[in-house]
Amino acid sequence: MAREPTAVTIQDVAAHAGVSAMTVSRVINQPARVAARTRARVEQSIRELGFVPNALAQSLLRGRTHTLALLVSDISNPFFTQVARGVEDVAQRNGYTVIFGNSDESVEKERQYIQALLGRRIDGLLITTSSHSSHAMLDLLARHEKPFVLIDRSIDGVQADSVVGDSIGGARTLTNHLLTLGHRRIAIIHGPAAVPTAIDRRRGYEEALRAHGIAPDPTLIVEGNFKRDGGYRAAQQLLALPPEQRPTAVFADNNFHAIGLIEALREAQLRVPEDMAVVCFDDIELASALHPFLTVVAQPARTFGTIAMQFLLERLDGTESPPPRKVVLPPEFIVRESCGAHLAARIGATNGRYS
Amino acid sequence: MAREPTAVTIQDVAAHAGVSAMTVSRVINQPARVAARTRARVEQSIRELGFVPNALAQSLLRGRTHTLALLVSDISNPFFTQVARGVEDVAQRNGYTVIFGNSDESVEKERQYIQALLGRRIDGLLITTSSHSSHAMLDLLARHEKPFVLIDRSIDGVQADSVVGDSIGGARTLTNHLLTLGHRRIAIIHGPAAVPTAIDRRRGYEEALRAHGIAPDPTLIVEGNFKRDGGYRAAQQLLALPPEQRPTAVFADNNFHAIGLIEALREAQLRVPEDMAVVCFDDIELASALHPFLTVVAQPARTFGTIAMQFLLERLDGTESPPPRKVVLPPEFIVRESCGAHLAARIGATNGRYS
DNA sequence: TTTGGTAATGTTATGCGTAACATCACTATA
DNA sequence: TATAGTGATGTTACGCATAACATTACCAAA
Repeated sequence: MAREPTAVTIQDVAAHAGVSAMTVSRVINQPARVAARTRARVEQSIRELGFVPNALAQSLLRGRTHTLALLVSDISNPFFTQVARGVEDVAQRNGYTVIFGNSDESVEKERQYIQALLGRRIDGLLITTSSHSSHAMLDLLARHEKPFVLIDRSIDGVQADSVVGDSIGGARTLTNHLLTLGHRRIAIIHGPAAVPTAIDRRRGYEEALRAHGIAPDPTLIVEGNFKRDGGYRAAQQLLALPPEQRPTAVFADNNFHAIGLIEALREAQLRVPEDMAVVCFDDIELASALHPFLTVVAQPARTFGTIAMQFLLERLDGTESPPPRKVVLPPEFIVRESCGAHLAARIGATNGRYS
Repeated sequence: MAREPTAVTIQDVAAHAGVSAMTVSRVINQPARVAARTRARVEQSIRELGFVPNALAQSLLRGRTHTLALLVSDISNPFFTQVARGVEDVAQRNGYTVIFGNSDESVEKERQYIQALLGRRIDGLLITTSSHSSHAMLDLLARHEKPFVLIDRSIDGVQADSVVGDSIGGARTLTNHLLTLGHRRIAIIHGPAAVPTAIDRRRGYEEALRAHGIAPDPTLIVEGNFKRDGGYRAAQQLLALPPEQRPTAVFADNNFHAIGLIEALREAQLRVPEDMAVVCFDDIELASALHPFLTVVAQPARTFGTIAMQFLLERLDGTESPPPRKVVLPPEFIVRESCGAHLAARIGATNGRYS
């Protein structure tokens, strides 16, 4: 056999303590069923040899690995970081180990990961699907009877628990806010059309406009990629419009888009909110702690993670399998400076600039 | 046996394709050694049944799990988030899966994690030790012949590769900068005395002061916990000093401390940098992108992760085991607003306020 | 003293895939 | 034609821990 790191096995402990492997196993798993003095001896041997039971062998036998996975598009996005933190927390408390993976919004990477994870016989999965087309993958999971929970992005027709935010509502809130401040030419930088949250946020934006009797203007609707560079390029596109067609406010549909947007505005020497109002979906907590600036709808990211983990644990532990549950967590609307509300309040809500 | 999710095994595939299990195994691992038409038939069966080889069994046999772990104090700290990103990237490209864990700066949690990871027979570990006392744990790893790499915090006398930043140098740079701007009463909020980086940053701070003929003042040296609340409380402690004893500048030895500090200053209605200059170790990239404000020494966090992973892979792949390597990555000094340099420049470097 | 019961411990088989060895069919060589 | 060689495939044993069953020792009840 091609083994190299000759680890200490239960047999070694058994030999050392002068008992059978089974007795050692009992000491570990059902101590009460071993005579006190034998148990003491075995425990001594375990300590001396530094024996750690091989979870691979246990898992092979029991069909449970106590390992889960969290697959997100980008762990360095603070939203997902917080989700991860929540997930890890609950997992750790329940004796589960979590494998993390980045899909980079690529269906292919996602597929590879799931394949690898199935091989490792994870007990379940938490996933932020990269797009509609993840449907096939989720079927694969279902086929292998692996419970999974959708986080942030749910997909119609998929039989699984999901924890999402109210993207439509949040987008409507932000857009309404801008409308209330008098803006009429409001742009949106939205994520890839294949991503449910991007679609919903755009929908909320359009709904709010229409409710105010404004027809959405295609030139003000720009697609990004949920990353900084996408927000930056989208912003440049908006700034390249002839002055009279330019927006007076922009709604960035995620945090990275907002950052790219702000960077582009700064380069163009435009002031926020004086020259351009900005609102954003998702708070950047640390940035806001340092400098409360962006007006946002903030999502309870960590809670996304903890609730999703709870759901998953219930599926794993419970013998029953209730129908799929869907939790929609409402975002918190936080008015800060970037929308210009404080200026508007100071100079009157309906001054010329906004009319 | 207590198995529930009856997964498809190699035997099932073998039966389906009318060959032995061994042949299926060959199709997967050494396709060239199987006749083309047999191979085609087996591949067909694999696809039809959705067979995914059980990595647990493979690992049990080969003694390699192709699983690594990254143990940090807090994955929601953007520094570690970036490290994680770098680690995951390299791991993914090399066919490794990464388990992430938070130790919360607790030696006990760290111990528990390592125990669990050893049980899972991870091939190696990347770790940001929570303190000196992690020594025993690292011995445990060594005893189990698991290679590990220390990230961000190295410990004297431990035989392992490490990737760290130049904490002393970075701290010296920041402190010198404040001194050059004319500050004489400079405070430091440093991390737990058990953490190497905290010690080094304090050392660099004190060295810089002494080099300018200033004796470190104990009342200006406050210990935090590397978290926001620690920075906040430390700041309050500094602000509670009688006016003439108060610092005119504060050096926060990590990003979270800086945030807590700024929050406390804002609550006290003190302006930064006019009323209090602030510099900080570690950049908060997203915050700075949004609003370039904090003067910092920024560390190439992601590179920490990629280099550490490279080291680990070399230990895993290579038959040779070179002596421990230590990489010290220099931080980048970025002057922005919080130190007041732009004001000093405008009103002259040695005006009354700073003298 | 015999018998049934229980506590303590051991033996065997199993999970799943593969290394090592074995077998079989067929071809090239002498 | 006999033999060695090669390719294709099968059989057995093993990694490690444990469920299920077996055995042993000992005690209480009859």
